[in-house]
Order: sequence, then C-alpha cells, then structure tokens
Amino acid sequence: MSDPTIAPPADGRLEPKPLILVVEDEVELARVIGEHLEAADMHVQHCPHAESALRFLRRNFANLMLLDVNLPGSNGFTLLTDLRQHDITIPTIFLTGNDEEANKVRGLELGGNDYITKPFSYPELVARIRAVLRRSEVKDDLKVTKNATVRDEPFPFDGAMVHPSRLEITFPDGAVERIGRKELGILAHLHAHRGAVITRRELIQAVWGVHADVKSRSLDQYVVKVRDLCKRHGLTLDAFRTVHGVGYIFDPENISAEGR
Amino acid sequence: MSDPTIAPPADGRLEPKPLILVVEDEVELARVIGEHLEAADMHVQHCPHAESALRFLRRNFANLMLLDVNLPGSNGFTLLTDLRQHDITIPTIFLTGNDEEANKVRGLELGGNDYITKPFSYPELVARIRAVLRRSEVKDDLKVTKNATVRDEPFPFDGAMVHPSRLEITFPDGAVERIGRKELGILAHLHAHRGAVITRRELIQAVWGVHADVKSRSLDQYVVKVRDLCKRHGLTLDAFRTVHGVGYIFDPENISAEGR
DNA sequence: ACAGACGCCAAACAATTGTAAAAACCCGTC
DNA sequence: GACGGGTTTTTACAATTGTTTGGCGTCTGT
Repeated sequence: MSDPTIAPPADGRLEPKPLILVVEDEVELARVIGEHLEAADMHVQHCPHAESALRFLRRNFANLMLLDVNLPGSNGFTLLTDLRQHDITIPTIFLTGNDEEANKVRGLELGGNDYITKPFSYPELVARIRAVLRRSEVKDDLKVTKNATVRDEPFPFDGAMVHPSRLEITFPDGAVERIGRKELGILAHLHAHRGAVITRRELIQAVWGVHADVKSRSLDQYVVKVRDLCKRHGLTLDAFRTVHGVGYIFDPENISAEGR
Repeated sequence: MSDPTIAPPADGRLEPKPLILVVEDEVELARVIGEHLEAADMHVQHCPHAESALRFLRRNFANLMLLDVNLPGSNGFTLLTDLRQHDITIPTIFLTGNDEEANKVRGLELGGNDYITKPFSYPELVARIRAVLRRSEVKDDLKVTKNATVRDEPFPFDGAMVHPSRLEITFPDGAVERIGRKELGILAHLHAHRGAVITRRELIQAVWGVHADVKSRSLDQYVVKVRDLCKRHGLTLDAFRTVHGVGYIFDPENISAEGR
C-alpha cells in the first residue's frame, strides 16, 4: 500500500490534507483508489460522472482532480472544457486506459497537469499526485482563501470594490479598509453567486473547505464584520439579506426580480 | 525573472529551437523524455552514457543538458568535472532519483543550474528547462546569488537609486550606502513587480532560488534591513507594505489616501 | 409561546511577521 | 592554515494580526 520509497510529508509542520476529487465511473475502482489515497493522507471526494464533478467543483474547492478519460456519456475532455467555461481551474491527473488516450492527453499540453496509464501501481499514483500537488503549491500560496487568489481581479460588491490580491476593499467614499481572508472569501463567494440563495453550509464549505465544521459560529462572526464594515461606510445592506433557516442571499440590482 | 507561472512560449517571434542533450542510460525513459521535449518545441540529442555525452559536447553545442546522476560507470558528477576540465560549461538540469541525490546536487552550488527529482511530470520538466534556458539566455545579467540574477542597470526605488553593479544605493539626501546581494535581489524583485502583490514564497524563490527553504525567516531579516535603510535616510515606507499572510507589495505610484 | 437560528461581544487561541543578537559562513589576506 | 571583516542564516522572543469559541440576548416561523 504505502510504499516506503514514497516519503510522506515527513515535515515538521502539520499540513492540511489535500482534497482529491476522483472522477471515475467504476465504483469499485474508485473505492480502491480512495482507500489508497486516504492511506496516503489525503481527503477523497468521489464523483461517478462528469456532471456531478462539475457540480461539485462549482460549489467546492479541491486541490486536485483525478479524472478518468473514459466516462460514460461525456468523456473527460469535455469536463475540462466545461470547467474552463466556468472559470474553474484545477490541477488534474488523467487516468488513461491506453497509450492512444495518453497521447491525446499529452497533446493537450495542459500546463501543470499529468496523466497516468492503466494499469498503474498505487505507489506510482500517489507519487504522481504528490508531484503535481507540490508543483501546484506554488499556486496554492497565491490562494488567499479557498475560493480567491491573489491574481483575482477586483470585483464590485454592493458599491464598494474588493481587491482580492491586496486584501483590501475600497468604498465609494474613498476609504480603503483591509480585510481578512475569511471576509474576502465570503465576499467572493457572495459575488460569484449573486442573485442566488446561498446555503449556510455552502458558504462555509466554500470558504473554509469541504471538511469544515459546519456548526461553528465563526461564519456569523464574519458576516457581522462584513455588515459592520459596509454600514460604517454608508452602504445599504438591502442587497445582503439573511434567509432564515437557510442561509444568505446577496442580490444587487435585483437580479432575482427579472428573469427567474 | 523567475515567474512561477508556467507559461508556454506563446511568443510571437520565431525562436530557434533549443538543443537539449539528454544523458540517460535507460533508453525507454530517454525516448519518452525525448518525445515530450520534441512536443515542446525542442531539439533533442540523446547520449546513453557519460562518455558519449562528453564526446558530443567536445564537438558540438547544446543549449542545455539533462543529466541523470545515476549513470552506469561514471556518475553524473564526474561528467561535470570532466566537462569543466575541458572548459565546457553548459546549463544543466540533473535528474535525481531521490532526495539524497538532490541534496548532493544542491551541495554543488552550481549557478544557473537546476535539478528535478523523480518521479516528475513532463510539464514540470519542460517548465524547468524553459526556466533555465531563459535564465541562461540573458547575457548582461549579473550574478547576484548562486541562484538568482538581476539586470545590471541602475533602477529607482522609492526615491533612491539602486546600482546593482556597484552594490550601492544612493539616497536623495546624497548618501551612498553599500548593500548586500540579497538586499539587492529583494529590491530588484520589488521594483520589477511594483504595483503587484508579491508572495512571500515568490520573493524568496526569486532571490534565493527555486529550491530555497521557504520557511526560513531570513527574508524578514532583509526586509528589516531594507526598511531600516530607507527609514534612516528619510524615505517614506508607505509604498512598501506587507500583506499579512501573503507577502509584500511595493507600489510607489498609487498611494491610496488612507492610513492603516 | 417555544425551539431553533442568528447577531454579536469579549476573550481565548493561533498564525504571521518584526527584531535583536548570536552563530555560521565566505573569502581574501597574512 | 589561522585571522578578520563582511554577509547570511538561525534562534528565540515580542508584537501584530487574524480566527474561533462561548455565552447570551434577539428574532423568526410554527
């Protein structure tokens, strides 16, 4: 199972386990892969087909995707295309069944990605994953939060302007305030899903990660902060309402009033 | 400079393909590597052992050598020695099988070179090669560190003038101070990326090299020095802020009218 | 009215960064 | 090969900033 030559982190500090999204229709294979990855100190999320993977990634964060090229219906590549359309990028390792597919993958020249041809050994799989993760670490620390990176463009929020990279928010009154990563994460998620009701759980997982404790009152804390911030700079909070028992909704310029 | 984003050429102009000499005894591995490099727009020459590599390099030119440290008979290091004896220098990337070997390579302190540990992904390999090539291309570079270089021309920093070649900085008050290479490297990187948030990791790797220990607190030390220097000569430090949890930002123009 | 959900303050915690001082290194010289 | 000056790195700790928890009052929907 865990090959000794493949050294675990072995680092002093406690690394957070990376979350690997396994997109594989053969349930049994997925299960075995999952087992091995867990044994290698990783979290695993399994999606049996492209649709569910897409759905998952639209709402959650994952460190890496293990993608079977042969999926029933859509093949792996279309998933990639779909993801790109949604502006979702994720380090990916393709599972290819033969060299032909491998060539196709290679042809993609997808920077930062890798592929592995069946049959493969689990130590190798783990090694590959670690390698790709290691590489993406660089980009990971561009990650200010699970859902925002320092290269993100500034976006508007309720009249103010949020600068993810600088952890700052500029208000219409000209004031610039520093904000923390969690606030930023919340703002980013709200903005990304403006007009839609956002589950409390969803928001937490978007900002804290899929394995976060959903009970904590931490979220409220930041909601307070955010609201307080807006209030202090004379922004109306009409657009940011709480939906009792469900979560929140951020709905600038009444998007929900029209279409829908 | 060493930009972590792994970008393909994507350059308008037509570059001559670089020639990569692959010194690797495992024929199959060499073949695969070759394929990838060809796919990445490089010429490849394969030598299965040190002798042939030496022979090749005595008569021919190559832009870069990909050298497996584990060669039958001679190991990779002796090849390097031999080359040096013949006054042949060539940018080299070592293929190491494990961390131990990687350490050895690091120990060599070979400026401008790099290494990569198996297993590696081909995109990564290509990226590394491109990085080393890019670095070795620039002729009028000044070696600041074993790993990093900066351009030679003086540049302004926060009102002062930095003279890389003289390792000096002149302040508006006329004072001239000597600075170390690391300070210089930091100033240069800040200047080169002014206006953008610079990750701590990015800065460290830019100045200390790609393989530097990111956890070291050495950087802070120099940040202090730099700040201290500026302070002593009456420069405002408003432009050089730290972005907590992310890194630093130096942005001389855009001074948003807002304290902290 | 009741239970569960939410808002919110204050204090406990945790992680990151700033400093100072000492130790380790490097390099050219004696 | 030891010595000395300057540079680099490490260590240890203090200061700063960000995060989470508990408690409790308030609000909402049934």
